[in-house]
Amino acid sequence: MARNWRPSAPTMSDVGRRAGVSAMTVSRALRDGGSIAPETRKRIMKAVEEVGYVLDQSAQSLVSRRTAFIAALIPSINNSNFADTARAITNVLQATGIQLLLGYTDYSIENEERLIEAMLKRRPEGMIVTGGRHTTRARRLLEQANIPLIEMWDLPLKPVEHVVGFSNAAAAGALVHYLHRRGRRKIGFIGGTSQRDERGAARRAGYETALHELGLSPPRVISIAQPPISMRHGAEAIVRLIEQAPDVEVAMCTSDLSAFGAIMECARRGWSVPGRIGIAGFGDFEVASYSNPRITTVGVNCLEIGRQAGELMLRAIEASRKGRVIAPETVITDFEVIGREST
Amino acid sequence: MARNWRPSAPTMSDVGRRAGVSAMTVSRALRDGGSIAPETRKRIMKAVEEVGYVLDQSAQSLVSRRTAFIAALIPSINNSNFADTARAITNVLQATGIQLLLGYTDYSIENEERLIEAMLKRRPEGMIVTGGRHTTRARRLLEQANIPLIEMWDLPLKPVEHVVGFSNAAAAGALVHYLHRRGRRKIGFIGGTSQRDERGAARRAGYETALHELGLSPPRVISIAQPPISMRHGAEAIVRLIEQAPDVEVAMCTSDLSAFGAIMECARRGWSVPGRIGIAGFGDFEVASYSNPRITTVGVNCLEIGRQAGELMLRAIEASRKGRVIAPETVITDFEVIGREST
DNA sequence: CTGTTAGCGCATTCAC
DNA sequence: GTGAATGCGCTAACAG
Repeated sequence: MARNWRPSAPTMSDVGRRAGVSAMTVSRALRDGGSIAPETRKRIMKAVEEVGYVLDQSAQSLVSRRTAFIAALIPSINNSNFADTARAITNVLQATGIQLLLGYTDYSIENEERLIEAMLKRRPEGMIVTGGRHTTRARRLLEQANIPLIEMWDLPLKPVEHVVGFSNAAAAGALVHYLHRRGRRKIGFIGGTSQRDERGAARRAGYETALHELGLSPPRVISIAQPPISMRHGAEAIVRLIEQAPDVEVAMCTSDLSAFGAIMECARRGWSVPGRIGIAGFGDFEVASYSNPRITTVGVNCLEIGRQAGELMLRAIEASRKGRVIAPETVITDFEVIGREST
Repeated sequence: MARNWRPSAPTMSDVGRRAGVSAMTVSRALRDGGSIAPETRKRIMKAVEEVGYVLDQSAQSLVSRRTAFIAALIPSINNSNFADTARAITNVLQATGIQLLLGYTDYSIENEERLIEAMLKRRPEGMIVTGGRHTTRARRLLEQANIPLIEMWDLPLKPVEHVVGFSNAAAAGALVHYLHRRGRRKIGFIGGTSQRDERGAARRAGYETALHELGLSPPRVISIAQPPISMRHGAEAIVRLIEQAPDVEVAMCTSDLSAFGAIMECARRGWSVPGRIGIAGFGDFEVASYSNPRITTVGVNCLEIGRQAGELMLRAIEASRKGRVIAPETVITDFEVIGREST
């Protein structure tokens, strides 16, 4: 018969009692290096198995002052490049015994502030946030926390500490230049108008700057709803763009997802892509290389951002554990225009 | 000039010293309900701001025996239905102050075992895992942990405790029956052969059972590589299927992603879908409703799984905090065949 | 309304 | 090779 109450987890004392030693000896046996009689250790390990003992890391952290985790905040876990970055961070951390505690802000800096505070209560040894826009209070919390901090996926003008990212504006600009080299002159833009989507806004700014540099026709922008950008948004926006600016030769989208939605909508309406209109995306999502036509996009090396952020964080934590601080670093990751069939 | 060392975080004593009270009074002021002179509280709050104090939850948990988080393990965070489920869990937890600590197993039960142990060290108040396949040791850890446990996304034969999910076999079977009603007789299957992908395997089993029930032609199955299932897999597999079984009328895929990859590959090769061959997916991913043609699939209500799991977990934790246990529950979520253009 | 004492589970330090 | 005392930051329980 099942118990109808839950006993609290066994402690080292419980294990020790069963093995006929003190809690201290159990503590030694469970870590490597301690000098323990092989026979004693064996007894202890047996007792550990029997009672199902699992170390209490809260207690351990309290005394060792190492929580062995870092926090990372990303706008969205779903259908986004950020998930890849998070995976890359996890992979770097794997061998070190440091865990990644993930939070998602849903593209809101108010949520971010709440999450930062919640995370800090758990005393992460470091923190990685997305972008450089934070509430005033969030920024203060981050500064006062006195743990290594990385802002990623962007190049903030006034970073809090470390940065791993790239210029979203430059990346979008590079795509404009690519399209220009391929003979396109009337280039539209879909998305990037929300205050909430810092990177989308930066891409649009880069688009406008590049148009200006090249002396091209004035911007034709279709706003779309709040992030996360979805396929639906692209499908709706392309129709509006064609209505409002039928002469546009190619549409740049803030995301491959909206680009894909736009392309499929065109197919449904019998508008050839890139014949009637070219469509480019951003992010090099999987859908961009399997869609038909394949989608011209900007590859942004999400995994590299994660890897670099992870490694930088490890160095910073290593220093921190020795009571030191490493100088703020800015690591710029590369991006690449990937020309494909859709333009 | 920046310090080149990191002072450790301030404690309640630090705040108290600054405000001219004891640590205990700070503790009271920071929680609501405590009877504190308004004047004192104001002084304390000011001191909190000044020193940038943030509560240490490890210490608080140690004494209150509430860590205020639950762990959830999913196979993959990227491009998967599981991320939606995780989001739904988070949403349910939102108001309660309980956080979700997410881990991803990369479809490996060995990774799952490692993660379970790592999570348990942090003393989650509950745990949600995906599926019913675990290593022997993982299962023992879960049982001995004595915290509420939910297995989701499947209906394990021998559940550890609670279950929130649906029968993947029945869902795949329902799709076979749908296709049969629409006059299809030669139905192939792509995927589901990996031991690692429990749910993929269940879907394939359901497919085979349904064929048998309906007295249809023998299974024609194309194996694809390890999960996570991707668009590439579908693109490769559809070519092999057409080569090996040119008479197949419709191909069922374990995932919308592979279905989409297959459809786009067909488009490239000039094979009409559904004219030359019909293609169905599984999961009702966004791509299924924006692809051209739109993809026939099985909608599986990921959000509902998360919502139910979250609510069940909250009830279990509430009981647990009172020292009680609720009886094991099995919540079966619905699925739905969604007929669209691709078949 | 506020302070003191004790102890959560563990590891550091010092005895033996 | 093992154990006892002490304290990490916090709060429950009791005093005043």
